Amino acid sequence: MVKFSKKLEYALISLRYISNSKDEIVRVRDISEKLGIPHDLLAKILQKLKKENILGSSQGINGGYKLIRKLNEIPLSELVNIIENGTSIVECMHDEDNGCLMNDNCSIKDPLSKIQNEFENILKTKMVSDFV
Amino acid sequence: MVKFSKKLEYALISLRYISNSKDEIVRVRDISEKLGIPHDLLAKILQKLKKENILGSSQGINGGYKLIRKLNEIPLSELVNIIENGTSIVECMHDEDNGCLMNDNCSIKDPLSKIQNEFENILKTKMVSDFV
DNA sequence: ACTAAATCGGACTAATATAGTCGTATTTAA
DNA sequence: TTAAATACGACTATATTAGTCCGATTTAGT
Repeated sequence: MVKFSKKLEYALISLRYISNSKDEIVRVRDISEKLGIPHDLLAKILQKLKKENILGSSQGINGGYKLIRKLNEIPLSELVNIIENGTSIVECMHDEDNGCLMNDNCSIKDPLSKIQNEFENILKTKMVSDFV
Repeated sequence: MVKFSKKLEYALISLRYISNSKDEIVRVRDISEKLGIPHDLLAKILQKLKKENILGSSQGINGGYKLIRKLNEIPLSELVNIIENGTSIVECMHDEDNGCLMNDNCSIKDPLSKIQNEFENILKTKMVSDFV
């Protein structure tokens, strides 16, 4: 099946939430409760976004997250790459041929990689701000 | 993760194989051995393709499968719909809102459905024959 | 009529990926 | 010192995908 993960949806609506809380620091707990997302799961998602410099964080009792990049400058493809692991539609395209029986006479690889490219282009043209 | 299933790959290269054996009836066993696909798994895939009138079959000891539709008239989207269950990228788009907490104020649904459409259009324009 | 070998079809198991939880360390304002 | 927040890794649970097994039916050949 071809679909996005829950985590990506969580990331999107969380970024939206944070973006709406202009400049104020937002706690995981706030988002979790308001949007009904499991706290610990969300925490890890936001930590990833922090690591990739989409969010900034402050620790300690009054800590939380805030946006440090503009949502209209973050392509969806970037978010997908952060949250999921790459955007590749077929196995043989993201890691070194782990035992593809075909190799040279694999006729489907080329056209599939074309689809891959077109798909990635879609993701590149959409900005996270489109989802706010 | 966003990716196609092994079954879809199997279906594609099998259709290619059958297409190359012009008019001759092909047994599951042939394809299975030549392409290294598990026999029983492949059998079920071909049965599905038969049910959807992409392949024709004859039973009995000399039985097997043959193409009954032209590969250049079968869009990839059709194959995806047959093999996987639908093409939808996000949950809430293929079955009735099974408890989406957002509903009316879900801002991400619209833009995601746009991506969904663009993605489907890609799949519609690719024909299975492109993979042969 | 019997047999071998094929499709048919459903139930079952195994492997993998996704979703979610838990525990513990560290930070920091009051 | 404490309460409440992030940080982080290990763990469990659930869902999806991949693959297996078994028995039924069909059919050509002997």
